[in-house]
Amino acid sequence: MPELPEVETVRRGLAGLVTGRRIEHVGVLHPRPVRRHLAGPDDFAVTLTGRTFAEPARRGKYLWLPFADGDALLAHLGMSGQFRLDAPDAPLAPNTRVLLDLDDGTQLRFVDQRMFGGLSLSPGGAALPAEVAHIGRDPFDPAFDVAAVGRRIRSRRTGIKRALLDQQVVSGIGNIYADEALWLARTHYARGTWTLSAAKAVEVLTAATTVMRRALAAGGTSFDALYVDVNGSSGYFDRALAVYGQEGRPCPRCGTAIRREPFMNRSSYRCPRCQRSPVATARAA
DNA sequence: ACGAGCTCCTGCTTGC
DNA sequence: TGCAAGCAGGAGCTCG
Repeated sequence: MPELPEVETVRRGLAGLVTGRRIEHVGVLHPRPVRRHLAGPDDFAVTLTGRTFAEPARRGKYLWLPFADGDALLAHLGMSGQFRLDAPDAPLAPNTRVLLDLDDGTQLRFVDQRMFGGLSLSPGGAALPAEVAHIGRDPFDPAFDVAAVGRRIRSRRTGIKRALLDQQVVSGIGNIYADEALWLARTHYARGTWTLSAAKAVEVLTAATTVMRRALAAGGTSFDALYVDVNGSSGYFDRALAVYGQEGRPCPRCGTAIRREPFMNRSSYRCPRCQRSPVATARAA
């Protein structure tokens, strides 16, 4: 599942491959991934053709490929989105949704099994697409203010994991890195945000930054074929996960068996010893 | 305004 | 064996 480190890995891959390239032809194989382009798939194809890519940018899990004319191709990988660069005559991977033929004879392909992600044209979005402006800065942003975000978290009446997953508070963190960060900071997912000290709030955010920086260095996390970089390679960070997906395995810190618990209709993984149930728990968290 | 829950999607895994 | 339910979950949306 692509979170910030995976999206940044993809961005870096695209930067070296599409920057300066002109789109010669666009093929939309499935309408859903371009659903946010309200004028429809045909218009999407026509309006992109002839444009030239500048260097790809990212905030949180959003990725966009600016055009030299000031617009941008906005992309979100959702749960299973991938960008692949292939020869036009290479066999299509399953679930290939959009094809962009580039002027150097390569073909940029958007592949997405579950189609939670998608592509759209963002008018004037080269610097920061309007569709992205509502989310908070991510921890890799030079202007990220950890103390200010910590204050905002403490002002809430919710559980810490919900706050970490709220992209308007801090972007880029998904279920995997939320669990890893909370383990690193020895904090239970349901701990009430208002009960955190200023230092603890910063500690949790710093932990999230740390685990994502490590994951980025490893080329991202992958459990299966759903996340790959532009060359089709998986990352290696799954070998370094302390708790996520590790139910029954020993906590790397104390050896206690990791527990999986239902949370937000999904799963949370924690060490029952390092991350004790909080005295103050957010209601329904 | 804020917090919480629902929904969209496909394909692999699990259970009867 | 076959079918259905369970599970994976980002983010826009609705509702209280």
